[in-house]
Order: sequence, then structure tokens, then C-alpha cells
Amino acid sequence: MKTGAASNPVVLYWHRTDLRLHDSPALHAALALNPSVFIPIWTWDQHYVYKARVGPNRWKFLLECQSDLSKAYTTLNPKQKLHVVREGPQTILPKLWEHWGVTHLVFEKDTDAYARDRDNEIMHLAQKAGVEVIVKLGRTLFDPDEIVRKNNGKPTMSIAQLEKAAVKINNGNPEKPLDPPKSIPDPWDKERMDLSSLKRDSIDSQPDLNAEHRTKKDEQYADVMGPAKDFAVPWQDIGIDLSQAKTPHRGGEQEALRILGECIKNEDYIGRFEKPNTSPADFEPQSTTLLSPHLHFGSLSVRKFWWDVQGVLEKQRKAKKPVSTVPTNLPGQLLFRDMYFAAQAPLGHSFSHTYGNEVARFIDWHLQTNPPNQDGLIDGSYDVDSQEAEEWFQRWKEGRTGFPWIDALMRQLKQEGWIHHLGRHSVACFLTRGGCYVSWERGAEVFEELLIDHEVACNVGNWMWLSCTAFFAQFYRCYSPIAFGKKWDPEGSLIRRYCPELANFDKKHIYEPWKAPIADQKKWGCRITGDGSSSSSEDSGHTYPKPMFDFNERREICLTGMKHAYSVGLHGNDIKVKDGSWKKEFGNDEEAGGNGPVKRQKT
DNA sequence: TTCCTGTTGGAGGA
DNA sequence: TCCTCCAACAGGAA
Repeated sequence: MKTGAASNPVVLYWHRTDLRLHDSPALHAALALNPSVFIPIWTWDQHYVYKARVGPNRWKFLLECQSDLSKAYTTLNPKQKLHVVREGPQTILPKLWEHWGVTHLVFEKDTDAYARDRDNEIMHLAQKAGVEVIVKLGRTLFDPDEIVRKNNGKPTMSIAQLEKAAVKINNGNPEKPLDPPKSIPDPWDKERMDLSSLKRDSIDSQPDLNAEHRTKKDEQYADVMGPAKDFAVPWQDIGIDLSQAKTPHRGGEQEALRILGECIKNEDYIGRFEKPNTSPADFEPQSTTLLSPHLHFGSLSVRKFWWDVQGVLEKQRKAKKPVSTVPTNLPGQLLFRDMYFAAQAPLGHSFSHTYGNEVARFIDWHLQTNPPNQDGLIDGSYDVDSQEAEEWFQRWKEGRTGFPWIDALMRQLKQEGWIHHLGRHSVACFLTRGGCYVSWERGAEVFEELLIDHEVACNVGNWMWLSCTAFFAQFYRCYSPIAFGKKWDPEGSLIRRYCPELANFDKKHIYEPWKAPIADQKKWGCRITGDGSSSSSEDSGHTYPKPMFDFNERREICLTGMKHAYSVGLHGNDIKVKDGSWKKEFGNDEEAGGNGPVKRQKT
């Protein structure tokens, strides 16, 4: 411990996914130290830069959150701002402690598997350097580890388990939100903040899962302060082509609080909210709050969201108005988020894959993730066991399946980084158990890249849910790419917007354009032909692909496959899954020359 | 052991 | 708009 540490604290406040000042228990703990010097930083996390799939839309949202936070700091204290340091925390933090004589490091708890590894390493390094570490919960309603303890040490696999565990913590009540600070202590002066004498460590860049979005190599600077030596948010400096970021959704704490305020004002909307009754086809405005990306980036406190909503519900109850209940109401949605966090918390890295995952039912999907390589790592490569399935997967990803409801949703996802929850259900069911029979892990990776509200636990959990891998098992309840959309949007407005080539089709044919007579196709200015690839649609804008398969036929094949997989009853941590002998159970080992569920007869 | 419930299916009928 | 049936899963309560 450095001399005078207790009387003269130099506090480094490390932001991660808590890009807000309101309701930040960690920030309050940091300020309670009465720092003589207070330095808020965001590190250039190696995981975020290279090891996670992050599309341009999420980058844009993140940068807006950082910029907004920087402005908020400056408002509270003109000398302050958020310092964005272009280097991974494991190498930069020890240098900062040393250079600045930091006495305390304060940050928010994170239970994602990657984050736990990172934080454990940081805490170990801090201990060695004599820096005191303070960690506070802020990201979820309840501490996921605490929920797991109250759930007998097991992952929470249903909303009932989560609720039961939460009642044991504080009668089911999360902590009340904390007010933002009224002022923030000073940082060092410019001279003492200067880090030009420090050498920047190079960032490990393999594997670079963002490579396809990069227009240039991440440049190496001689110091850690960025090109203008001012620690500013480096908009131009991430190597990602931000001109591709078309999302209309804006990041930042001010924007989050504005949206929440608008929602809260609409008391009937809050009181009657039932998720299954909100339309996946609505846009401008959408039928849900769209606050999820703010929960992910911490620009909105989940506890403030919870308690503001509870305030309205209480008022509605007193006025004897009908009020919706858990799990379909708004608090129910937040409880599901906590459920997924507390499902992931005890399982760590294995939660994100079938391989080694005790809660994941093993299903003989196409395009399965390859088992760990010689270094013991699951590197994200997958087994192309079927060229046909690989093509279906690519067409799904690019929104050219030939099913307009699916394609409209996938194009909305790519352009804007957000689609309604039930839209996610549609496309996820279609890729996995209700169409392509492709591994849920392929879909989860695409969502990871494209969703601005991507949260590992929730994304992976929902993919397992929809593919009937875990959480949910009624695989005979299958979303139709035609009937489901039609139920919500009989006019096909969502399709007309995101598949503009079909805009002139009449409502009778908009969900199944291949059934329109050729004469009508000509009249409406769009022929149904080809596979939608750039080579097949030279007169782009005037063609739309034929459906890539007969859905009813595929639904039957998938149902048969699911029934068989359930009867085999393997899970991700079974030895037969680990050593590959599962193939014998499914009659598609190479000797048998099988082809998975496609050739299997009904049992 | 049976019975009931589980955030959000589809088709067909009254 | 609301029912029933379809073929039928898992987990927890009784």
C-alpha cells in the first residue's frame, strides 16, 4: 500500500458496461472514499475489439454512450471527462497504478464468463500492486451469484425458480436506485495526467472476429492517450467502417432517461403491458420500449427501470385499474433478464455452447460448432456437414430466404440492430427446429454481431429456448414464416418497408409472393426468381428469390429430428457428445453414410 | 403416480 | 374474439 493512501485517495474509476452516472453503486462507493484525485476511464477492451463479434451499429451505439458520459462528467466538473484508454485493462491498469500512484480501483461486477476471467486477473494484479479494489453490483436487479446460491447452487432454468430465489434475497425487491452525484472530484492536471513516457503494449489480435468490418488495421501509437493525446473518445480510430452504421437508435444516458420518461408518462401502456400481445411488426413506433440496448450498455439502470414501473403499477392498482402480471408485464421482462444472468453465472464459458454444457440438450443440428482445438479452446469454427444447410444459413443471414416475413426481419436486424422479441422468435425457430435444422450457435453468433442490445446471457439463453435446447421443450409449437407474421400484420407493412421490391404486391400474396401469377408479378414490378444472390439478381430491385425450400416439408423433417434427439436424451456434457460417439446414436456416422434427420424415418 | 402449468403456435370452427 | 384440437415436451406439485 502506498503511503498516505487512506488520507489521500487517488481513485481510478473503471467503466465497463456501466456508461451512466445515475444509480451507480460502484460510483457512489468510489465517491464515498473522498478522493483527492478521481479519474474515470474506459479501457480499449481486447475482448470487445477482437474476440467478440461487434457490428458497426453496436460500435456506434457504444461510442454515443461514451460521448454522452463524457459530457455528463464535464457538466458536473469542467475539469473532468471520461478517459478512453486505447489498451486492454490487463496491461494498461498496472501501468496507470504505478504512474499515477493510484490507491483505489473501483468497478462494477460482471458475471459474463469472459469478464470474470478478466476481473480475476485484474484483482490479482491489484493485490500484488497494493491497490485496493472495490466491486459493486449494478448491472442486474439481483446479484446472479446470490440468486444461484438461493437456487441451491443451480442455474435458474425457469422464471419460477428465479422468483423463488429472489424472494429469499429481499422479498423479491431489488435495491432502490441511487441519485446521480451532484459533483465529481478533480482529476490530475494536464501535466500530471500525461502518459507520454509510457509505452503502449500491443493488443493481441487473434482471432479477430471483427475482421470483416475493419477497413484498416488498428494502428499502434507510441502512447496510450490516442492520436490527439487527450484521451478522447476515438471515433475515427477503431478500424471499423462506421459509415455502415445505419441504426436510428441512439445511445447515451440522456437518451435512455428520455425514453424511460416518455414510457412512464403513458400509465395505461405500462399498466397493461403484456409482451405476447405486443406486435413484432410495428415500427415507428415499435410496440415495446426499446430500452434493452441501454440496459446492455448501462446507460439505463435496470433498478431505476424496475422501480419507476412499479410506481406506475402501484398507482394503477390503487385506482382499481386492471394491471398485467409477471411474467408477461414489464417487470417480468426484467426478471427474465436476471434469470438468464443467473443461468449463465454458474456455468461460465460452457453456457455459450452445446459442447460441455450441462443444461443444453444435444440435438444433431447441421453446422455444429467444432469441439475444442488442441489448445482446449472452442474457436468458433463449425462443421459444414451439409452444403445445402450452409447455403440456407447464408441466405437466412442475408435476408434472402424467399420467405418475406423472415427476410424483412433479418434485413431490419442488419440495418437497425434491433428487432422485436417475437420477430427474433420467428427467425430463430426458422433457422433451427422449424426449418433449416441448423445449430442455434450459428444464429447466436449472427445476433451477437448485429444486435445493439446483445447480452451474452440473454442472447445465448433465448437461442437455447427457441431451439428447444434448454428452458423450453415444446418443439411441436412451431412458428410459421407465413401464418405468424400474417396474424400480426395482415397488410404486410413490415415486409413492404424492409423488402421494398415487394412493396406493390397485394396483401393476398405479400407473404407468399411465389404464388402470385407471373402477370401480376410483372404488373407489380418484381419477378420471383433465383436465390437472391448478387449473381442471380442483376436487375436488382426487380426480383425477389423463390423460397429456398418447402416449409411444410421441412417442418415435418425437423419435428422427426427433434423427437429422435429428445428420445436419445443426450446433453452437452455427456461423454458421447464430447468424444463424438453421439453420431452412432443418430445413425449418421460416416460408416453408416447417414445424413442426419433428413434421411431418418419416423420413429 | 397423476395432474397441472409453462411469457408469446396453427388450423378450423362457432 | 374465443374456443378446441393437434400430438404430446419437462418440471414441479399433489
